[in-house]
Amino acid sequence: MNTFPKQHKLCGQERITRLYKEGKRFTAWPMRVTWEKVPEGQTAATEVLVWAPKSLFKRAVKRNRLRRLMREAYRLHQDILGSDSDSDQLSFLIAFNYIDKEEQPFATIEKAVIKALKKIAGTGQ
RNA sequence: AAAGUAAAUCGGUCUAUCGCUGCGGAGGGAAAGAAAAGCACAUGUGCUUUAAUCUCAUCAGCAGAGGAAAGUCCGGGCAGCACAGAGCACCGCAGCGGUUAACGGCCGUCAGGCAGCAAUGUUUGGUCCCUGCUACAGAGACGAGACGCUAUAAUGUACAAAGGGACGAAGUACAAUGUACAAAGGAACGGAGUAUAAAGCGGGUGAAACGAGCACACUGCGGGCUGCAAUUCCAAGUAAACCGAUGAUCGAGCGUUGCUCGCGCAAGUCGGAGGGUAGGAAGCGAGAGAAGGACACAGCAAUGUGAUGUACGAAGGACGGAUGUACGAUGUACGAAGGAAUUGGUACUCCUCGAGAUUAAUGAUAGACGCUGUUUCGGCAGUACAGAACCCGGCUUAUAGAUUUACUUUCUUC
RNA sequence: GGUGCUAUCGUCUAGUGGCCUAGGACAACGGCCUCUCACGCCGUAAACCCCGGUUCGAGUCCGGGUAGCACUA
Repeated sequence: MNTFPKQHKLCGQERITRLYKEGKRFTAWPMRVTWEKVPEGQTAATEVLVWAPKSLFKRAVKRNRLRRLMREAYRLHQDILGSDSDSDQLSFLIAFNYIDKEEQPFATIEKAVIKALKKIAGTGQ
């Protein structure tokens, strides 16, 4: 099932700071992706962070919509990283930052998320 | 019918698939200890059950952004800190009356300016006693009347100058006196467009000319400060800071007298206590110090909740010529219970409404409908402004489109 | 989320309601100087964030909007 409960959300000031400081980074237009592999042995779920900057989108309505689109795209295609039933699956911390100045439709964002997840899955293994 | 003005209301709906947050419920699971009950035996242990706690790849169910949630411009609640009372300073408000928990809001109304044919909109409005300000122009800018002219004791400056100690010369300092100017004074005199003792009137300058306007001045009223990232609690942990013990032997640090001893401090070691930050919880929403309505209710009594109520009518009423307008004491009717005041605990009905997240949910995709415009009647285009963050009352700003009521102007028909 | 502040030539800034037709420095442009450049000298152009109000008069005072900055765990 493609769910996205609260446990899969990346929280905590220290962990977010560490991810942006030490994580690997690439661009999948219209987003920038920062990610990090969780060390072996810690059997935590993959956690994801999503945001759109206030400096590019002044109105809260647009920021909310972009955030929801990105989150929905990840929810539909999180199978690429491996299903939950796998016992020896790999876990990641991932952050999606929207960087384009225009509001893109869902299809564009969905394609970009698929491309990014495939890249992470390929590099992680 | 068209155009306009004001007030009020609404501001999308449905289906399919997948998903998020909260709530209580059902079901399953978990480990250790505590409580109650029961059973067994050596009065303590073991076992079982109950409710409670925690949890879930479970199950259906219910609820889930706004009229402005925005700006943070006012006011209040709530929280912490400060605080005897009064005054000063500082800040805010300002026709008049009313309304309110409170307000800079709202309602009614008066006067002036501006826009409009009008309905109407918009904007300004305490006072000048004290302290000050009013550039340029103008005789004069807030206690001021120029200007001309005349006489004069004394004063200052400039120029001229008799004189100016020794035997003499030059003539310095100084200087009677005279002239001019300045400032001061106004006893007498003169003129100004008219008039004339002055005041006043008129012309000119100027936004404003003894008339005033303004605020930094005065008067009245109000204001303690900071804000939910306030504030409170929980578990874990301990810092060069705090407390207690120790600080032995040789040498060694600082202070107490230059030295020694002694005393104190201090390093180190052990123990205790203990924040802040990060994490979690409360505050936080089925509310009653803050939603609306119905008309009854609860209790042992006093009584309490509801009700600071609703309707009628009305003295008064800023203003106004008057009728009378916003509001409205007393009164009448309806209204559960009660009837001076105080007090302990308990109780506080029904209906409607019902977000409570926290790296921050309220969504995504596909289709259908509705509304507006256009149309070749198949379609095509558009469907706004915008997202809760402790909660309320206002204001301001942004808004596609739609509806209702009242009024104004113009036209047409009867 | 809450609180406070700022906006003047291209840049940095000055500016008691009237002497503001808004001053200064650097930069820009034109000329002079030089064999040429620089330095130097002379000159020119260039701004009160936007919309209303108060006042005889507003860059300044008041209200609303826009943009930017800082503080606060």
